[in-house]
Amino acid sequence: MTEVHKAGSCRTIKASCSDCSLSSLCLPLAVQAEDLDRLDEIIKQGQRVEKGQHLFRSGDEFKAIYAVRTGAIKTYSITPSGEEQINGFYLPGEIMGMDGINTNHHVNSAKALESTTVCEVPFNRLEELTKVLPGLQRHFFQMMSKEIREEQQLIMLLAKKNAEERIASLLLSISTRNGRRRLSTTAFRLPMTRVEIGNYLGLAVETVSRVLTRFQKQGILAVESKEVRINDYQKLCQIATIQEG
Amino acid sequence: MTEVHKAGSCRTIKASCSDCSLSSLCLPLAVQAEDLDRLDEIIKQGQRVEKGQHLFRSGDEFKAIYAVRTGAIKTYSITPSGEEQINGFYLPGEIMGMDGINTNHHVNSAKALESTTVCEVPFNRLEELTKVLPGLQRHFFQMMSKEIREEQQLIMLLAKKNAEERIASLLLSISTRNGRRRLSTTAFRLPMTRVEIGNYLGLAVETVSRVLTRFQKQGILAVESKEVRINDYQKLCQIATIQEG
DNA sequence: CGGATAGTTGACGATAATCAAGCTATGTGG
DNA sequence: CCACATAGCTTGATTATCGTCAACTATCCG
Repeated sequence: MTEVHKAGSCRTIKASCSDCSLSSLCLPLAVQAEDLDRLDEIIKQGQRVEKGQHLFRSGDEFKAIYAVRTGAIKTYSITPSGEEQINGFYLPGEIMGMDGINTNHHVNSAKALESTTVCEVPFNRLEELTKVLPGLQRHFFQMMSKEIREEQQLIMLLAKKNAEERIASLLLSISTRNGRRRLSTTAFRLPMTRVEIGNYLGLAVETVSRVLTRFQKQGILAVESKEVRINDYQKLCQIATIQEG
Repeated sequence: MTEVHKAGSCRTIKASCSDCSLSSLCLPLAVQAEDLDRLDEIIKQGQRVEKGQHLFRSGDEFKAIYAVRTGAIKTYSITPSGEEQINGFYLPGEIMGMDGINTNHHVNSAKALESTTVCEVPFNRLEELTKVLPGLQRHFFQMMSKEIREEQQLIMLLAKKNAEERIASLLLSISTRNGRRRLSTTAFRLPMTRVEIGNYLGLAVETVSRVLTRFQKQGILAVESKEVRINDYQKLCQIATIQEG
């Protein structure tokens, strides 16, 4: 608690979750301050994953879950016809890698979209800890159920929404998640490519591109390659949810 | 084990999971035979839900998870624009109602597609039991992670597959799940309407109808209202997975 | 500097949605 | 038990959205 690590720097490998700026979003939120040490003991902090590298691959033994510290990760699986299907983007403070509890092997692969650091939490030790720390087991259930609900949002989006609604929804999702980290909700850098956006949203790249320029022409967005500025937040919300109903 | 209940009848309210023909698919599979009694103690068996009635509604307090005994259940949520979005069909032997662990309130609603019986498992008592029965907690994680993976299948289907592939996939899914219950994999009755199929698969009713008749004309299926016979299982698999790649 | 990767834009076509009409079960009340 | 209403399903005609193909530009990186 009274360590000398610099809290601000990304470079220093953190020795304690209590120093981490993301503690209010991450696993620690389920744990009493006095139990944080026990969480610290099992967590391996500050693992680096370079852009384009895998954190794990489909088929790998399931050993740990991961908390993103900096950067961004995509998870994807391969469809029967050999294509990639992205099923999630993970930003700092978000927990990932829970697929594979079922079979003890990861079903998805996880790849860094940019240089990324993660904290690794060995699952069997976490599982033991849940038996001692009452809040943790429930929190863990909650994380999984959150995962399920987020996927249901995506299902809804894919089943019901058109291209404009899908893209508006994704932008707003990223905006909200940035807000949780006290970053700007209106100006940010997309960590993923247009191809990845299209893949995730079930759209062709060309459609993604066209919708973004359309939004730009309408004054809703200002897009400069991966930098996005939301100029008309209201309008974007409108498009994301109702569109024509 | 040596009870006098008639195993075949749907009417009799079962006093024990060990008598249930679905025990090899359901919660009991995680529990040693000698611990089954403890599971029995907390489970409320043979709750009836009539066709069209709700098992729970979005917003209801989350108290229990449910195992379908007979019949079929759909779970759905309401989109921002007020439409229904079906996100799962549950057949006998399948566990449902795990949404809502997160918030303590159900996010989805669950409605019977036909007259249905379910076993109710109070969640707080199940949670206690997981602490005593080692296999159960892991099994529970596994069920949730299975849920996640099934949703990912649906996401893939919605993002990448065309109408024919989607419908072929759904038919094969139902076929497989019937197989698990030792029912015919090639001839069965669909518990849901065409509208519900379309809703689930992100297609208009008309498209569902057209694809089914197309399959029929090609000799892949014989469809008689809700009764389906798969005549060319191979072909259907082909359509479901590759289609053109 | 040059090759590769990422992104944009236009033309065209295909797939599936929408609109409209008719048909077929299912079930209810007379 | 039949008639009628309703919900469920099918089919056709038309339209719109989005995907595909293609060419071109911008950006990144060794």
